[in-house]
Amino acid sequence: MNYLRIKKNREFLKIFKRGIRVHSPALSLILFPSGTMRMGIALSKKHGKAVERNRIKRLIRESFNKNLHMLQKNWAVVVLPRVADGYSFKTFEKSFIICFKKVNGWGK
RNA sequence: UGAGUUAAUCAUACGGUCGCGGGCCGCGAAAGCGGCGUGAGGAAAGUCCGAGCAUCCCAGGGCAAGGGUGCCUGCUAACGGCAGGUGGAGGCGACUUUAAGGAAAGUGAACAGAAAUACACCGCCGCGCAUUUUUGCGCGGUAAGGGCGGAAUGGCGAGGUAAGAGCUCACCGUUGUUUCGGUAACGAAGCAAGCCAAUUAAACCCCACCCGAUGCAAGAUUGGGACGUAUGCUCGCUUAAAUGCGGAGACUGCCCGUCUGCAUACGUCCGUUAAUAUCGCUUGAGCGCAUGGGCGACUGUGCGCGUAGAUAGAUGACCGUACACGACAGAACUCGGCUUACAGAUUAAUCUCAAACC
RNA sequence: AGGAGCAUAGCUCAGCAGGUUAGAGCACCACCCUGAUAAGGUGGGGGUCGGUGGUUCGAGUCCACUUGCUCCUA
Repeated sequence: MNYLRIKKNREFLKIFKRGIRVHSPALSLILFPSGTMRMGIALSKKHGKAVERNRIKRLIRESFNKNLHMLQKNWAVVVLPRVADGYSFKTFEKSFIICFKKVNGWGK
């Protein structure tokens, strides 16, 4: 299963404006219908210094890639992690599973 | 044994499964697939300096302004960095630390205080007058004492004096000078002056030396280019005409000097579409070892090594083992420094101090 | 990533070539005025000048480091 990255600021703004939001304990998703599977991550300085932000991106990419097969449709997804004291792979994975179940639910 | 000082190194390690960015090789028309190997730091950080590199009508000379540096000698591509030394400060010591030019070029310096380079408030002393005495008033001397203050006529002792005072003398300090040592900063010794010239320059300032601006979001390639015409910038005179002169503009300001079109639209000819692109983009004042020179920073020679290049931005997830249970922290054009953050671990000193023992 | 700035009372801002006590407006409190409120008048409280260190007799001001925030450059 492959996906493309969302890179242009224009695309991010479009998804922020018109996308559908799904929430879970560790992160929120904004989804928008798309022809190909695409994903982008939005982080701010509030999440920590450069080392911490890089680590969050790695954890999200890893857990997203691992659980991507659950989605039945192609979406453009923007991932918004919540600001917390610590971040771990397990909490992100759990939150992705919760979100993907919700998405598949209202797909039917 | 305890407490220190200085210098240096490392920055969890190993194995398995899955995954990511470059590179090379193979297969493939391509998309892609497979294999091999490689992939963050001592500070990658702050952006405080110095360079390379790039662009800017290439920046040339003089004066001015602005900014920076400031003991000496070296090192370096260069530096505001480093090394070695000098003076000051701190420590019993090993050692550490230091923006350290000039106050006899000039200006300024609140409040307090009589006075801030100086003018006597209290006090001390002398003289005159008054007064029985005590004492009071006036004139003068005096910087030893009190008081004010961050700072009060160099400090301390002796002589001296009416009382005092470098007024005189010894010692110390200061300044000047001579000799010696040192490349020099400076040091040592001698002689002289008798203190004139307080402090403050991270206050203005003066002196010496240095500095073009902007930064890879620089910039290059292509997104069209060449020629002609018109209009605008663009002001005056002149001319068919940016033709010529002046003005104007650019080179931070002025003088000299140099340079002068640019933009837009239309027409003709040549060329052909990708901008989320390609290059810049990583081999460089490189790193390690040996050896020669130098107290050292550093450097000559020889041998060896091949060392990230991303672009919403690559190092992660899970499992196992070990222990001291893992700090600060992520390359973004590249180097040399400085500064700041940081759990700890290890090593080296004919290093220092204290205690005990021999 | 590169570059430029700002920080002073609850809020918005002054503050000189370093000097005695850091000001102004709004807001707050008390009183006056009114039958009562607003407006107006009088008086008052509130500041380790973002932090640490240095220079100086003395630092909001000068210097160094540091923290937070803002803006510009595709």
